[in-house]
Amino acid sequence: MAPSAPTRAARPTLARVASRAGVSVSTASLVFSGRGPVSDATRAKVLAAAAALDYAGPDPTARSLRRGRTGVVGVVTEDRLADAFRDPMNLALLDGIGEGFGDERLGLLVIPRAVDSASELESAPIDAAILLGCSTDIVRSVEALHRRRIPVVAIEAERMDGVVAIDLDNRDASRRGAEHLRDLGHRRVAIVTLPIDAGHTRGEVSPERLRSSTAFGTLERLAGARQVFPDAIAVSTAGSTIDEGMRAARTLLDVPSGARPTAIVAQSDLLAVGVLRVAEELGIAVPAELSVLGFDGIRLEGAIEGVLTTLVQPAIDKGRVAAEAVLAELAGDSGRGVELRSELRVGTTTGLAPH
Amino acid sequence: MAPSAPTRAARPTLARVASRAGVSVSTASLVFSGRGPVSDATRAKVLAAAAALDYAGPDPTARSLRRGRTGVVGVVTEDRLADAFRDPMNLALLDGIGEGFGDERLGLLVIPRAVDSASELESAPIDAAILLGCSTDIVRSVEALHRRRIPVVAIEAERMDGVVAIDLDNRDASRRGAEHLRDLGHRRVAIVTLPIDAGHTRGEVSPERLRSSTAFGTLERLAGARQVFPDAIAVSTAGSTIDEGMRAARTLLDVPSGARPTAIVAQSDLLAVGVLRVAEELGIAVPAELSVLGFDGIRLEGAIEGVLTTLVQPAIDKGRVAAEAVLAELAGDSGRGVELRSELRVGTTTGLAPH
DNA sequence: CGATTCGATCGAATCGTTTCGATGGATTTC
DNA sequence: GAAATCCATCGAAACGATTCGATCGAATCG
Repeated sequence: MAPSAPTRAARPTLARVASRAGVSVSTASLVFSGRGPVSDATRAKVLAAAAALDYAGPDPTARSLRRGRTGVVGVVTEDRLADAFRDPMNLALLDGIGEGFGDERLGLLVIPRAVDSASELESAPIDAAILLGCSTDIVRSVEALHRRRIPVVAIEAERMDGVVAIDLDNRDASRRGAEHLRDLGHRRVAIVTLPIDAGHTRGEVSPERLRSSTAFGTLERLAGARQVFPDAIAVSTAGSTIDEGMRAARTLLDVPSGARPTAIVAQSDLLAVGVLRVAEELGIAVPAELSVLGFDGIRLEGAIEGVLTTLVQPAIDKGRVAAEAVLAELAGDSGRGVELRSELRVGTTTGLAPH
Repeated sequence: MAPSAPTRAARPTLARVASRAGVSVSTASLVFSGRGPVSDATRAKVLAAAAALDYAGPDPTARSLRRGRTGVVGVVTEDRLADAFRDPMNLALLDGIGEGFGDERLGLLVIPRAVDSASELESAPIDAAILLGCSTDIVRSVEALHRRRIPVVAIEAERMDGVVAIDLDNRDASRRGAEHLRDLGHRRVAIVTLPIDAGHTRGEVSPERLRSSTAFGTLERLAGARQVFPDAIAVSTAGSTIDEGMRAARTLLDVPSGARPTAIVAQSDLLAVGVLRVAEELGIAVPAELSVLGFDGIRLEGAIEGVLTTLVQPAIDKGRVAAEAVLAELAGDSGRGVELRSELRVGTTTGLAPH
């Protein structure tokens, strides 16, 4: 009787290659890893045997087990995968990460952080992790990774032990943006925020909600704006998208013109674009009747008329720095984190307050 | 003397957990994998020991080696990572893939297909691969994967042995689009194509270049259009972006109006948007003086005025079907591939030919 | 020419699991 | 009450590589 069918076609192993080449397994290993001296003749023999057996090189899992390294870095995103990549900020970060890794052969394993369950974080074969768009509630993820002794680099997260933080001057930058509006004479200002809780709840941000929030970056930006406009009303959104910006803007702008803010601070450029769209819908002139401020400084070519006034952050640098931090961690140097600076770019969407 | 410092902090192993719990390693394994009967008392003992030692669960690499499965699927993209995710088609595919995997816990490892070197393909720890945006020159990638006995699912690639192809009716759909233009009276038609070679060369597509091309989908779409307009001039681009569409459009439209085509067939919606932008720049009225046809049917809200006439393909379905094919391959059923259908959506960018 | 060095090769241990077949006690069946 | 069944547990053999220290000629040195 034939044995039950081998599911996986018999892959050749290093042992078979070695035996066919008439050398020991260890020598054959040396040929493929290039870590020891091997005579040209032996090398040729081994390679010939490998070719004859159609051997594709050492099995990555076996190699990983032995070496203790997988060559893979996890990129943890908050949303569903495709959504995360719809955010231009995250794409810029990816660009930077690629740049930072240079020719280090590291794969990127994308891991959506499941809000409810444990997710892949607990069992993904990775050497290090970069927390990408994880604004809210990262503590659990970090704990899981720490238990596994996996170094963590977080982009714009609160400072935590054992986490290298790549930060932005969120609070200070927001304050500078708000000051720009104040200098233009604005007094009635409203804020459209990024998500402030893990549930991504929409709606007015009460002091209550503020206290229970865990979204570090969002809170920083909000605090910065409120240093200048302490009483500014804030409305939270479910994410950084044009649609979300529009939803929030409708609640703020579709009101009697006396109650309407003269300026809106949006916590991202996409949100700001949403605000601009609604203003156009409602026939509100920008910047004559309404000023709009963004954050990020992404390319918006064609999406709006004119130039968005916004805080331009060095997104690519952020990614690059994160990648460098990962490399440092893997090399044994524990990084200390970095804070990058944003610049106010004054465009055509902010102007003197009406009256 | 202390032994040379252990680089990697001593991670607890299943063996240590087992010994602390006073059970055998195999029993402890059963507790974590849930594949065998374990009494509640034993389970509790093991979990307690694990907690005490801060054990994070079985090591993924060891598990992969033993089980012969990594739980990771490679997504091979043509461009640099971030570029690949800038293409809305690829994002839609990702959406579909996520959908198709359902609650199967599979990670996605993104692998940019290095044009020159061997790339990670040869050593990435994956169970299967999906060739995503790989329009050109996939043969080498496929060979590398086959040698490793890794099942391959390719989206819109030529049919190859051992590759499950998820295809589109590219040729037929393009023909239908072209017929639409013909029925509107167009005779002078030009085509803006996706890349036709691995080098992503721009410029007029000579019969010469056509012959040496390996870009299956591109060629199919071109062939379909030329079934209706055999002599239509074609200009190739370096990728599916608005910018590339604009570059190509300038060479076609910035000419004396007698030599100008009355319709342009673009092989993607982004390219079509580029064409529309240039038409606007040059003051060419659409559709009165120029008709523009796209391909894909992505959401373009706000990017253009009116509605793009285009061939709408079921992008999410494509991703979902690809994921299902992967699952089938991993389960041992070898899939047979699928061809999906596109629909012509007539918008406001095509109209009667001038005169 | 004997002692030393060096480069190439090899054997064996190891990485941390999973899984197969065996064992032995408790329970059920006739 | 003996035979058959069953459940929980265990020991040992993989999985496929890497790496350390040992070995053994050949080349170098004085």
